[in-house]
Amino acid sequence: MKGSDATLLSFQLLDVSYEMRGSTPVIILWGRGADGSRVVVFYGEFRPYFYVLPDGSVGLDQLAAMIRRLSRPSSPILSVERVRRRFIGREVEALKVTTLVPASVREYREAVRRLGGVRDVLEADIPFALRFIIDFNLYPMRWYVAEVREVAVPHGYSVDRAYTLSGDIREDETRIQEDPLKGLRVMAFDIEVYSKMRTPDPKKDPVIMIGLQQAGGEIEILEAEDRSDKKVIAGFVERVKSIDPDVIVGYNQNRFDWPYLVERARVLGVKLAVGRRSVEPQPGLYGHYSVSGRLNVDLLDFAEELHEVKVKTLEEVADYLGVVKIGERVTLEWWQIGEYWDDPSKREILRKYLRDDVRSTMGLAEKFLPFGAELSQVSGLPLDQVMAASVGFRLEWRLIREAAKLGELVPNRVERSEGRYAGAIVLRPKPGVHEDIAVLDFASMYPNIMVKYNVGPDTLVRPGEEYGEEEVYTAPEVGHKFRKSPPGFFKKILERFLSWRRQIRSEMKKHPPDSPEYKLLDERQKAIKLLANASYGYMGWPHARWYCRECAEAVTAWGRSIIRTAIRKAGELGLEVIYGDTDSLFVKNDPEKVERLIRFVEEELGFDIKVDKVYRRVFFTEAKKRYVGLTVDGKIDVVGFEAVRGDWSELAKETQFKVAEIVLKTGSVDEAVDYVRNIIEKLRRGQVDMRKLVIWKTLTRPPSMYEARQPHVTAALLMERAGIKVEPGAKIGYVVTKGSGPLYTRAKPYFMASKEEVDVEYYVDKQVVPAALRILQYFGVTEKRLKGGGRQSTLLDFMRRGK
DNA sequence: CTTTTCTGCTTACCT
DNA sequence: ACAGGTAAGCAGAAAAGC
Repeated sequence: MKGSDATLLSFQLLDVSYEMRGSTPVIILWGRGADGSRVVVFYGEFRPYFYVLPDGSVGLDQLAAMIRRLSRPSSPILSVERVRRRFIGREVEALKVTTLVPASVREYREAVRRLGGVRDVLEADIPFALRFIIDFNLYPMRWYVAEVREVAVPHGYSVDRAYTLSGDIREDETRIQEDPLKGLRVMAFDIEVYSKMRTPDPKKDPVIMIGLQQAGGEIEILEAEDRSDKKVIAGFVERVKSIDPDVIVGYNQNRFDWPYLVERARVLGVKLAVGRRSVEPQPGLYGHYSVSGRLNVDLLDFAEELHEVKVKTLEEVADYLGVVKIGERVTLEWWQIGEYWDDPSKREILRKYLRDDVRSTMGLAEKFLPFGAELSQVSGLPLDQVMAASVGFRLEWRLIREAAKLGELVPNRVERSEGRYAGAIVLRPKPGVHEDIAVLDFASMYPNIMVKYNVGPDTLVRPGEEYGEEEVYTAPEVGHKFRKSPPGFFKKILERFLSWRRQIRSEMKKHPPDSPEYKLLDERQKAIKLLANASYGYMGWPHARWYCRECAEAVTAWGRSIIRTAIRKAGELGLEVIYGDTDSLFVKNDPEKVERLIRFVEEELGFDIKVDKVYRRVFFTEAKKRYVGLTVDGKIDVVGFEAVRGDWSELAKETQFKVAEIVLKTGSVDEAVDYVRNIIEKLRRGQVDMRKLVIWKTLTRPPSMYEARQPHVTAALLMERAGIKVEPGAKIGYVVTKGSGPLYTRAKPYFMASKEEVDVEYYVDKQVVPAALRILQYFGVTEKRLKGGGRQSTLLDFMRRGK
């Protein structure tokens, strides 16, 4: 191979992994060249390492010698250096131990821990490939310019060009504003598996159809011949190879499609070589499947954050986002697939169904990927992992990067069982209908508290440390103290986040809101906000590396004190406070007084507060965290009530929403009562679609692990008995059937019950009536009146009566 | 012995 | 596997009523 001359390569970093060449690890940077080529950049000089924190009982050099003696030929210890670092803000001297084989780090960690004189072993659990991009300060999805030498593309790699890194690698600053997804090849796919009323088994149930689509291209369908699916899977592998996508999107493929395909391919003896290296997809971090050289993104991970959609099927999510409306597509349930396959007259419908699923998946990708790409380059996790990882881990990976830059050692994850601590204040609402109410909100209250009072594990004054009152901030109630200077780990990071976000938001103003530039910046600022807002909860998370209970406790204490002060001031101004929760205040919308309150909070307390929305009317019962508001633009906000809960039947939810809407918009209680009575009548006449009677509840553990008997657990057990796998996290949809005895004996999975079996009276008494009454009760409506006869009154009458 | 009240378990929501 | 605060239903136990 020629080309030993060093050249500059401009490429976008997509993913990172490593391979062993003999006993030497080689980092693989997967990327896209500026010319559209797909490239790999190898780097064989990077070595795994970890730190050893001494406890002081043994001299550092002596400890180093002891560690060197642990060296084994399979992965020799290459060096043990004395280094100066910081650990939770304190200067420390530590040993940096470097070895050869990444997989050996774990064993060395255990061996070193057993030595005398060792306080702890640190950073031994950072995956090697991530370690590399952290140390080289590389962020996925960003563009870099690297000094490289071209090499032959090694056997088994399907990329256009391969290089080795021979010098510097630095961010290409000319491309910071560029859309990271522009020019990337995205492929959506979905599989259909033969099944009839039971969970398919990859050992025998074939993959009958695979649908796939390259962004901008046609939807293709590969079909089995009768029940023989070997060609389908082989054909799929071929199509993936020829499309050569950078991003593969699916819906729930990490939990279903990939494991099924992997197992099925094994059974059939097909090589599932869909990656850019000849290895099959493998389970990776955070339950995600890793496809070498491609970003395998499960869009369900994004959907998990759409809290408005309760049952997160592809159909529901696509419908909610307006990608593919349910009414405009074929809908089938998973257990019908087999039937639609077997019946030649129905097979075309099955094809159409698969097309609609692939179309929906691609549509969701367009909605979700821009945010994912930004979150990836803010958190530093590759796109395929960042959405699979939970909020805590996304922030933590960014913290680890900041620590590396600051010379801070990363604390270990340790098992803790900590007691609870006090959180925020929730005011008792004033029940009833209130007119013209302004909702005031503190902007990012907790992150701002952390910045203002320099809260963090490294600035926390620990027992035995003495500081003057002037040198520290003291949290109210709990008394925890934090050094005013120097600025702590969290303060530095949060300030950077906050100023970065401010800068992006001012940049956004230069672009029209519907421009691609604006949208890109908006996704970026959302990603930054997400991480900033997670910082408080992170500190209170016992699994966090930078766990700090006192810090979290202090933040909520300051929060309580700030909102109490604001409430007191509102009182002094003669502003009636109707309700408040954590960082919000509902007050009478008296613009002049509201303005004075805002100025007080900004000037005297040093926090940002703004009018988030104004309600023309808002209704409270005695309950906290529940209200219904009518906004100035005529929208109904239901908060907390049954209407927004996923574990009530659609019928009850719809009824309650309507009741709230009628009462707030027209003030006519009678009209609302009539509405409810009408619903009950329809229900009793059997005119309500059974799907509206399904109650969905999440199974949080295996059915046998429950202490208390419950309807959804009964339903789950019935499913298991029928050969349908149910796993923790699954939403169980059930209906209540006729009969006597406790409810849990009468629950059935909705697809195993007939309409005739449904206990209509349960839905009247325990769903529709209670949901409606939750609101109407306040206006004197009784259960009897909803179910039988009664008298009339209006909201106006009621309000007059109240005065 | 029956009815009412209390408590624990459970889920899902709000900020 | 970010936090605490809160509402609410159901099952079953405990307490109260008879």
